[in-house]
Amino acid sequence: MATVTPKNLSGPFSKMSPSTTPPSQTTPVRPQVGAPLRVEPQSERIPTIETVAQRAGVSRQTVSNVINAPDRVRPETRERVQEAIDALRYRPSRLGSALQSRLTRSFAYRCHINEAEENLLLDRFLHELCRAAAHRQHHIVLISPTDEADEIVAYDDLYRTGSIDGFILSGTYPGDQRLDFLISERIPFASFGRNWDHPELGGWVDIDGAAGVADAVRHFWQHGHRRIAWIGGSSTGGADNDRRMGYRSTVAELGGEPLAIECSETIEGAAAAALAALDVTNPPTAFICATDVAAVGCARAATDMNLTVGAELGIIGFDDTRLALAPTPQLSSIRQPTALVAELLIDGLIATVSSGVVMAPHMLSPTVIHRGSS
Amino acid sequence: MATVTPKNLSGPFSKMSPSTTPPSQTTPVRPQVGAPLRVEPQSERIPTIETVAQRAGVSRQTVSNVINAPDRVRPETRERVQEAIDALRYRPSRLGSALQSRLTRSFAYRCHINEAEENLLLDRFLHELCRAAAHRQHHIVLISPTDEADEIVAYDDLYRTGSIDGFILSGTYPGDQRLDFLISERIPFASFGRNWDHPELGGWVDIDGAAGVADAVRHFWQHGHRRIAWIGGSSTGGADNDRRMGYRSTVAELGGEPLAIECSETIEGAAAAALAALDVTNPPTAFICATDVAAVGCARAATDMNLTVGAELGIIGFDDTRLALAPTPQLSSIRQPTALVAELLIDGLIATVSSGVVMAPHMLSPTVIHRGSS
DNA sequence: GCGCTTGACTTGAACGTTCAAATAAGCTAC
DNA sequence: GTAGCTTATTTGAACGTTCAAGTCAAGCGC
Repeated sequence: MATVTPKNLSGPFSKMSPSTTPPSQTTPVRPQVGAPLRVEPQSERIPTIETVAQRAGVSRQTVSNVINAPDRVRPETRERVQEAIDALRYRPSRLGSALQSRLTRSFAYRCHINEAEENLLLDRFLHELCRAAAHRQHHIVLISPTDEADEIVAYDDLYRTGSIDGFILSGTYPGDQRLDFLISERIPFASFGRNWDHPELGGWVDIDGAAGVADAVRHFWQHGHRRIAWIGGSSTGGADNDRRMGYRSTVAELGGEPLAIECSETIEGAAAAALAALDVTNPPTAFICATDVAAVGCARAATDMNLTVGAELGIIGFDDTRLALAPTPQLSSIRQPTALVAELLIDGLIATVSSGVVMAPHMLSPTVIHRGSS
Repeated sequence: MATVTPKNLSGPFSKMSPSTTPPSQTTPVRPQVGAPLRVEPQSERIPTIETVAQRAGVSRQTVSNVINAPDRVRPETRERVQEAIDALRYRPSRLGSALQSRLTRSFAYRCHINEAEENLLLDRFLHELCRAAAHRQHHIVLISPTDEADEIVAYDDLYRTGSIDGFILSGTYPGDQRLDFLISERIPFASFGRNWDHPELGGWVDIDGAAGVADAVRHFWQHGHRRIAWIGGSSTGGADNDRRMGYRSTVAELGGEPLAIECSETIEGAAAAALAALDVTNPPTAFICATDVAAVGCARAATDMNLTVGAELGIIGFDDTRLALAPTPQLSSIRQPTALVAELLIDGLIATVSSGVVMAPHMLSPTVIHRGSS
């Protein structure tokens, strides 16, 4: 794209449309004189397939063929049409083709942002979801429901108004009503997070958290740690529980004694819980944490106890967010392949929409990223 | 919405559609027998206005009138049509009305997520943008371009394909090509962040960062602080500079001596810079920080120097993100009214799309939220 | 009782696209 | 030379909606 320069920046400017905020809230902006800045309506500016057809002296269908099935068009005609397309900078209307094909080529995703501290992972996932969708000519439409009932209402609305082709979910849990709803209504979906109640139904990609934690436990064990603690939230279902179970069973398998510490979902909460756990006669020598938030809390507790992170106290976090990079030394963490998850989900959902078959389940293995703390 | 129960969860299940990931990456999921879970095509399930019309024994236009102009329809007919709408759970197709009105009722927004640590604020903004849009029956479509040129290409593409009605921007800066492009192409937009080069053109809502910082400086000054330092990034344009200038001019106005410290955009970077600044004969007694990230760094430095945050060292951050709540005591911070910004932008952009007039500029005042650190 | 208005509803057309069917011209075969 | 086939292109219809124009009957004034 060539560098663009504004064409409408010269000349006098004027009073803008009236402000809707109370003046007490706003600081005045330099007043203007002249006409307000305007935009042009799309209709006068965006060429349609008919515009292109007339310019190239062919019918609309031939233009359509040049775009969608070039081999059906004679090379010289094709070239002439292509010139018209380029000259007019024509792009087919998404609305027109969506109406015709009954496919919007967009998916809805619930924005989990800003709900809890741990969602740095879902922020990354959202980013990668957009990239994966864009790569396949699809768009992501966001919804921000207030609660689960509202979310299901929003799903119903989006689907029945034909606004989207299907849904991407994340953060599923046992008893998740959203999956029940989408399955019973036979609406296309794909989920980051297994269907805990009916994993065999597919439609999901998930990370084998238990396996990742097991790797972390074995790593510490091989390096001589015999008192390896778990620290994380107290939830009894879903991903948290899966990770904790991976910890418990692996420690038991190796002949160690499991110690699972509960803490709140904040750095401070984890730090306090870790401090208490360390302030005993036979304290743990390594922590495996349900999230990076908890891991940073453990690192802070270690500093408070004058323990050297890495040498004296092992720490491995979960999710490998940028939080893990904040302390010195940087913390080891169990990384989820979110980019791969996003791609699998988008591909799977596209296939579901076109074939009607819900995607096969995929269980991916996370990777322990070793840094200074392990 | 009533509680939903799955209808298709019983009976045998089968092999799913073939996996696309290498088997080495995936852990096998319990094998299935029977038919794979399917979805139904929309076309067989979603009623159209014609379906409703036939059921109610009226024409499509009457159904349309019941929805869009009920006063044009006789009450008894209206009721009969409404019953059919309810019975079929009819919702008008967004595609149909969009094609007719040439309005998609959706806006595109660039997802800034996961690009730098400070974007907790933009995460919050995104959330509030979605809410504000949904409240006005609009949707937010996300894009994740790789760089600015790519972003402009994406804008052009979205607009020319008629996928959206306009753009919401954030994080503008002097020389921002995106604004130049949108203005020169006369494409509807509204920006969180002023048009630094031509503020009088409008189309933006921004926070008066300089005024917020000035309030913070005066607060410290009134509480006896005479050595008030600034700490933040080194950029020479845009919001960072605006805030720093607010600091400099207010300190000078009060007769103090400005001390602006540069640091990188990480907690560690800020902590190191603050430590160095404190480790001199006449150290600052208060820090005003360009971001909460920097403020948390300052708090860490204070702890390292055995200074009590609040009593011995004042700290005020910026953005009032959840980061400010992590340290003990919790940090004061300058809060931006992001929910109001989101509402003003959505309302302004809707007005721009319908009237063709770019929205008036709005400069909003931030608020210093005082907590234990000031 | 005739024309005029009003109210309630229906029909035609259009938005921009693509599928399906139709047309037209060139070519082959006998 | 014409029937049959192929290739290149055009036309008609449909997707679901709403605007604009049309119909049709009832009510009103004189």
